[in-house]
Amino acid sequence: MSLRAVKGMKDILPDEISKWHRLERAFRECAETYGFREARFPIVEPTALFVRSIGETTDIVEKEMYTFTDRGDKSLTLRPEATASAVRAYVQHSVQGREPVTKWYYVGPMYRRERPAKGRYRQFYQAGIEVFGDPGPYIDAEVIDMVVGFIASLGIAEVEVLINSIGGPETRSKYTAALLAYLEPHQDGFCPDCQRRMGANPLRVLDCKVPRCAEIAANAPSMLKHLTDDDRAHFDELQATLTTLGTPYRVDGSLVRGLDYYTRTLFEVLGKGEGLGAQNALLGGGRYDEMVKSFGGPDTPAIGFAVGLDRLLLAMPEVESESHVDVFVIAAQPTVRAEAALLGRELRGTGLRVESDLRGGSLKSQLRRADKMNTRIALILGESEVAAGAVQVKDLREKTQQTVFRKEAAKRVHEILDTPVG
RNA sequence: GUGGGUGUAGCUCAGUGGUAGAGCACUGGAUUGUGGCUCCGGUGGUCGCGGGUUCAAUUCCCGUCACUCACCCCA
Repeated sequence: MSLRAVKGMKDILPDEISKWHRLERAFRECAETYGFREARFPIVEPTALFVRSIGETTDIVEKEMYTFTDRGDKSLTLRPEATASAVRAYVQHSVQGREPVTKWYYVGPMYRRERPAKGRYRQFYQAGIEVFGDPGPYIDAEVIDMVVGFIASLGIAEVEVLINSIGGPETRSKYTAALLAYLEPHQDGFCPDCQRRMGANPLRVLDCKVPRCAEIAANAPSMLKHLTDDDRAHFDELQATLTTLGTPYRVDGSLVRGLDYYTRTLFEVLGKGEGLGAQNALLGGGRYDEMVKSFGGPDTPAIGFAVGLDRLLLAMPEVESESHVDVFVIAAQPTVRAEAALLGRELRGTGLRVESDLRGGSLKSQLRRADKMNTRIALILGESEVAAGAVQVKDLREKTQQTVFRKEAAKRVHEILDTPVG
């Protein structure tokens, strides 16, 4: 087979789709319970949108984006995440003029050209929320509490919530200076990446997994000790609120995200169950109070997160899937296939999901198909039934069968299924 | 980008230097128009691709591609 799906991009076939539906429905319901409304953004955006928001020196921008030039010589990029688009849309449509606080959610595919692994694909799916106009910290806690509740509602029990604060611009510049002062004497011991990061974004050195770098980073001055009074108060109040809400969390002073736009609150949820492989970060998020302003909008605080749906799916427990068909209509002889099609249409009109096999096979094979589909009811229509204006209603689970008038068939089926006649 | 593992039927996998097998799935029958269980039969494979060694390669060797896991990165 020479034509295959692009590396790292997968087809989702019907056998898997019910799990996706369940996951997406649960997310929408949860978000809407908290007053969020769905927004949809383009998958393709100007490249500059991501370069400016995510950061020029991040891995995403440096080596993972699907960037191409369109026929008008514009540089476009398949979105690697959705927050930048949300901010762009918020500013572009002057949403701040309509309401003081804006709560949006989104669901959709994102694109990053990484080496595929379990739970990491080049086209992957994220669901996320963004809140504009509330400086926190109470909304921060509520958002974290909401997403933890969402994950729990999926039956994913073992998770760990990490939080941190990297402060605002003032904290950041003071801390960066202190960090550089500490790091510079060790510079020669760093991996090449970190040597580069020191100039571009020293915070990310703290996040390096190379043993030697991690060792040096472990003794670096603590960011949390450098928070300004305001940043400190914000972080303390966040923790107090989480405690009030009963959301378990752990402060991890080394938690740093791979996107440059974050300020103050940062959080991440790790899954611990089997099946996730090494990609155990289920969700990540934080506050980005400077981004709206930097895109030319009003000075607007914001917070959001994105959950990786592919990973949630891996962590979700299996549930038995129900049949996608209520009734299987069977033509006992090939001569009554047109009548069977008509009967099927009558039933669908009452809201039933109806399948049939109109190829003209044996009654036995059609019943076998009904059974394979785990269908509750089979309606059997043969020449004698058509002549009598009747139909056989067979309950495949209870193994009972009765003859009813054809015009009573739909009603009888709904009685057995205990569903309202639509 | 770096390393490891695996490529044989639609799926999960066995196997052999003499061009292939099981289970499941699909399908027909046992039961003129009645499913699930059982029994019997059938369809289905250039053994990933290219090259080398050999009388002979699905098997051994090399290369390549794909998939996968890990590092890394992150959701």
